[in-house]
Amino acid sequence: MPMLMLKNLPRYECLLEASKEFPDLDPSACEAFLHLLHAGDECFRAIELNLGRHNISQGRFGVLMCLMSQCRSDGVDAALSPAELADRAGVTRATMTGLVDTLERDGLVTRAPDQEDRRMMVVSLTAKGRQLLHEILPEHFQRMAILMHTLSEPERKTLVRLLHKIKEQAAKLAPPAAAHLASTG
Amino acid sequence: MPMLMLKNLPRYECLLEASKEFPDLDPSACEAFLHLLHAGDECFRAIELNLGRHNISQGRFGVLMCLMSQCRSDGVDAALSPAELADRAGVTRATMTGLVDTLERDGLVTRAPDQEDRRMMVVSLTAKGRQLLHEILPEHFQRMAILMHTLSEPERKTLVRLLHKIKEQAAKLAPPAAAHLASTG
DNA sequence: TCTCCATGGTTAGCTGCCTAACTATCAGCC
DNA sequence: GGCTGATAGTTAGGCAGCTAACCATGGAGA
Repeated sequence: MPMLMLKNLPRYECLLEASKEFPDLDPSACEAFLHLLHAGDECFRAIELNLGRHNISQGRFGVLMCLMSQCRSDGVDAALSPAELADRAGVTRATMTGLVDTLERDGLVTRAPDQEDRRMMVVSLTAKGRQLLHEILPEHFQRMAILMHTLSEPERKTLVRLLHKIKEQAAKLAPPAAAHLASTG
Repeated sequence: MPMLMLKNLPRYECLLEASKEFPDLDPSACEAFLHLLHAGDECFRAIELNLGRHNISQGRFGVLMCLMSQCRSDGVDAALSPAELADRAGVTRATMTGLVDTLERDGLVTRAPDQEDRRMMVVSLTAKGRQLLHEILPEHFQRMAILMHTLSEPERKTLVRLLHKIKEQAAKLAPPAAAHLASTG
């Protein structure tokens, strides 16, 4: 997520300086905030690097994961509609069309008309798609573990607790947009 | 950052279940990781909502902030080259061209040839751009404060400390891409 | 049965990100 | 001065996100 923030976090002294001009700026809050976004960004990149080596983006990867999760929980090779995929992925149906387009083009998913509702398509994982996931996931999870094992178990618990608090507050400031997204497009 | 993760975080039991199929998956690490990305996403959205009301994206906002920071530290209405902007913002020069295009179109920045190096343009903030920032920033910082004041000061310190650890690890897994970015494009 | 509204998937256009390529300019070396 | 390599900004094309609009289908109510 480039541009999420500037490359270098402002030094605390700069924040202090800026708070003279902008009284609403709380240096401590600003610092923590930027660190949170920065850390998220760095973690995102660490994971993305692995995906990029397999020529797949986070978005497409997410679609494949949705489809695979669906299979596993049912033990059946179930399929999902683009709308359902969009809902789970938190993007619009329009966006999902594009994602499924390229996934289908690459032979990772198939798309077929739904038998019961003529408005709908259904998307399912191909063997190739499943295979790709099995290639990707070991290192994907390893990287995740490497990153988070920087912290001890108690530290991770603390982190999750603090993050949970922030998320709750964020949900008040910005009601989940995902609820309307899959309807959009 | 849509698609960063699926809309709903998997329950811990699901992670446990998945770890049977994927031995590299550490449920605790995975949980903390996803929480971090989710929290970042939510905070991003909370801030973005305010920006959106002023018809400006995070990216364009960042450019304006770069230019304003440059002014303030010098006390002079200095300008930056697109390459310098790209470097600070962590995007490619190609991307910066587009951002500056729309900012210029909206009268928020001006672009002029550099006097000393005919290859270069210089970009500066207009009064309109500065004005927009002064309209945006109060609530921008308020939102930031609201979010981070969910935590006490000690909790924020803890959070920053933990995040710093993770970022260091991430830097090892994914060396800063920004170093090459501004050269790209 | 007909009408209206909701739903689904896609398209078009825009923005923002990337890479690769291009032209113009600059700097250093011979 | 000429040549070479580096640098700057832009363009083209692709991907991913959005909104709005569109057409087809489905469901509910009269």
